Amino acid sequence: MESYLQNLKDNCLKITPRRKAVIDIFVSNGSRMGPYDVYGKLKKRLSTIGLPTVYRILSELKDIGILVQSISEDRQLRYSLCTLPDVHHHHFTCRKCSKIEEVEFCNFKGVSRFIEKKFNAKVEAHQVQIEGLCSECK
Amino acid sequence: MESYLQNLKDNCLKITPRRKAVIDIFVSNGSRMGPYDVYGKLKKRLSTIGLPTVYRILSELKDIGILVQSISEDRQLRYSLCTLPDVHHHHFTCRKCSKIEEVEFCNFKGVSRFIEKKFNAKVEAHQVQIEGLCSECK
DNA sequence: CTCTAAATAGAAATCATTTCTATTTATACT
DNA sequence: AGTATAAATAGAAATGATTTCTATTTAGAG
Ligand SMILES: [Mn+2]
Ligand SMILES: [Mn+2]
Ligand SMILES: [Zn+2]
Ligand SMILES: [Zn+2]
Repeated sequence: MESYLQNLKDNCLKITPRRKAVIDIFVSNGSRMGPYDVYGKLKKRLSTIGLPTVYRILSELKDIGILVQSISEDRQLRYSLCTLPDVHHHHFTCRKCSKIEEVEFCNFKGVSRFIEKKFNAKVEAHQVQIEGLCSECK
Repeated sequence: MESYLQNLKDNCLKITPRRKAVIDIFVSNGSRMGPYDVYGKLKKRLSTIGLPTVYRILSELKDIGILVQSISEDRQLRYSLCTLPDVHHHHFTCRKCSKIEEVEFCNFKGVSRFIEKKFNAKVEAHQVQIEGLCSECK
């Protein structure tokens, strides 16, 4: 938790009750949540909290690498804690409980080479979404 | 083109000028387009065309495997022609011209095994978005 | 040609997300 | 500790992509 607050400071973002609460919700929950989910949990802790504030905080936490943003099946915003912001990796999401696991294994280079050779193209980025059932849910 | 129309018939969808025009736009263009892009092109060919009609046709063509749906950087709907609806494969999108290449190479099994072993989970699906520059644009 | 279910246009609704603005607050500096 | 100030926030409002609704038109079967 301390390192998250330091990250905020390093990025000139003030340490506010709302920001601390959002981080804490992700830390103690460990799953993938949308702005409205987070909003619901925040309302239980704080006297007042606006939905635009939640959207803004989530976006800021994404910008400084604390959260990763993804898009749900129904094309809405989702966020989850990312503990490896500087390492290339992907995320496995449980379809039942939305728990996230960080996947530090990536063998995309093979695909990349295939594409660059076959189409004479330049591969610049890849994004992988992996879904299934976690050990608890399967 | 004939096979696309047969596909419509096979799925009890009538062959209408609007549907033919949408298919033709994708066939003659070969890139990734959103509903509004398609709408713009349709307006040049047809006297009247409604945007909801475009959304509906694109969704239907996706359902019967003629198009694949994806989500753009700014979280909007995009569609592109898919000539391999029955084969597992991915798509490479050119960041400059939106051209799509079908990538029939997938080595995801390695990642899948890694996850299932490390997290004792069950991997059920994976989705890969590959971006870069095509041979023309690089 | 006639009939009927499917398709369409256009208007309206939906709803996640963003913008705006007045007020409050964290924090750097006395 | 007290003050100043830019940053953060609440709440209301706007936005805009997408969907729904409904009266009208049309494709295709018989
Ligand atoms: Mn991560
Ligand atoms: Mn394809
Ligand atoms: Zn990777
Ligand atoms: Zn694959």
